[in-house]
Amino acid sequence: MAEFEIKNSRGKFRTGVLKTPHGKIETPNLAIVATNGGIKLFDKTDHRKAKLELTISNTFHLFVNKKIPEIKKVGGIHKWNGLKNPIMTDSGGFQVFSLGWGKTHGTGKVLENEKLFHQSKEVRLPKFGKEQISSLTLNSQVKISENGVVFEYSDKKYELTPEKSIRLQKDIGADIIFAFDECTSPLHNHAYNKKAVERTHRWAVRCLKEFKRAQSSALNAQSLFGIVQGGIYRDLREKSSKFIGSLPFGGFGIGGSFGEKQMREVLGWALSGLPNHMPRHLLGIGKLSDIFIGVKQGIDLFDCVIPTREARHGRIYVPSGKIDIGKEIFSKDKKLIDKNCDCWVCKNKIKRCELREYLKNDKLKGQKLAMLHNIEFYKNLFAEIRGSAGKMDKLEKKYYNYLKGRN
RNA sequence: GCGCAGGUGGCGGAGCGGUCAAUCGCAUGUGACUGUAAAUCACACGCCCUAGUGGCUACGGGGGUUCGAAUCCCUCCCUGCGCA
Repeated sequence: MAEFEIKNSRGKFRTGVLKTPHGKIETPNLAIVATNGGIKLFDKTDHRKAKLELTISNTFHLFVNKKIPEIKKVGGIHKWNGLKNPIMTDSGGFQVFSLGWGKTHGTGKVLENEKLFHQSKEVRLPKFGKEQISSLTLNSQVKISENGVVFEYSDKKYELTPEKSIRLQKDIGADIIFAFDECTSPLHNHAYNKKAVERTHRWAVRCLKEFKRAQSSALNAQSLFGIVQGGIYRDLREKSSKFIGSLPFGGFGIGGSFGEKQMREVLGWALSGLPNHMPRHLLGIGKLSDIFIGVKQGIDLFDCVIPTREARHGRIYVPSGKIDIGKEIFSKDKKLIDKNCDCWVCKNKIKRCELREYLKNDKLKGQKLAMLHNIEFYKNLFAEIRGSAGKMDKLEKKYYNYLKGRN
């Protein structure tokens, strides 16, 4: 099991080191998303250039893409993808939401404007009329039952149960794996969340049982993290935190949905029952404003698609704010993307106008460069956060535009 | 000079009598992206405004036919290819 050592703390903020079979992770830190094993579009050389500290891959996608037998055969994901950094795998629990209620509700996991919604039987419906609701059709691709989840994906059916997810994650062999849970929609009401969180708790027990059963010696070092759910509801979050926190997991994830404005208090509830000395991972969160809230609440790990996805979409991160490099004003901008940045792109003096040009006319190359830069931006941000020892005001000034939701 | 083929919004390129301010693509603009349905998506893109089944000006210029023309006819100008 991954050993976690807290080095410094200040209030709830802490820095630490998480030891894994593939090296130490300095915390707080963020896992770059590598769904299918590697970062989208990256080849071996790109991965090397990125100097990754931690990545997270996805059990569901590796499963449906039939990669797991290959991975198992060669002896685990590190041998299969050639990465040297610690790797986590998500259990597939997020796809229960993103391919299910996420599609039905047409929303992501973090809801922007809480006030637009009111309570109803199962979901908190948008206030602007029932016509809209009828469009909440049955285009969900998942069926959730006590036993597990059946996904209808590319015209085929795939089943994940807690046991199956754990078995697959053992086959994949990442350093840190997650319990199979149900991520609910931010539009789900208390009643639905109660039902879901209780089921997730039963699944957590089943995951642990399967994890302990026939643990192969080679994979003994794998660490299983449990996941706290409960939506935006205080009683559910606290109960979930207490229950999941009482189980012998190697660490804990905070999952599920939030309203943008409730991040701080929901996190407080979700962390309230967890043992302090264990690592806490805030699943899927990665806006700077949320990261700052998270580390102040005592989150050690994050993962998020933002650095890579937004890079591919032409949004480049620099301390003064995001820049949409595709905009015409950058066509003549001969400045470096960020003169203080240590990424491969900036070190090779690739200018903003050049990056823009690649993104327009040599898209793949441009997207790779943009990703290299954004990954470095996040790596550097977390290094600064660790270096701050919890005194965040300087950083909050530096990243003012992000924290004020500007740009 | 003759013979073809053409001239449409910032560009490319549809439309070939009415439902056309004009399909579509590009460019541009604005916005989105939070355990990757995302190398993506949405909206705008002639001018005016009280922003609408609103007004105005428009498919090289001019004239004509018609209830009605980007679409048909005449004429002029321009471009490409072929022939002299």
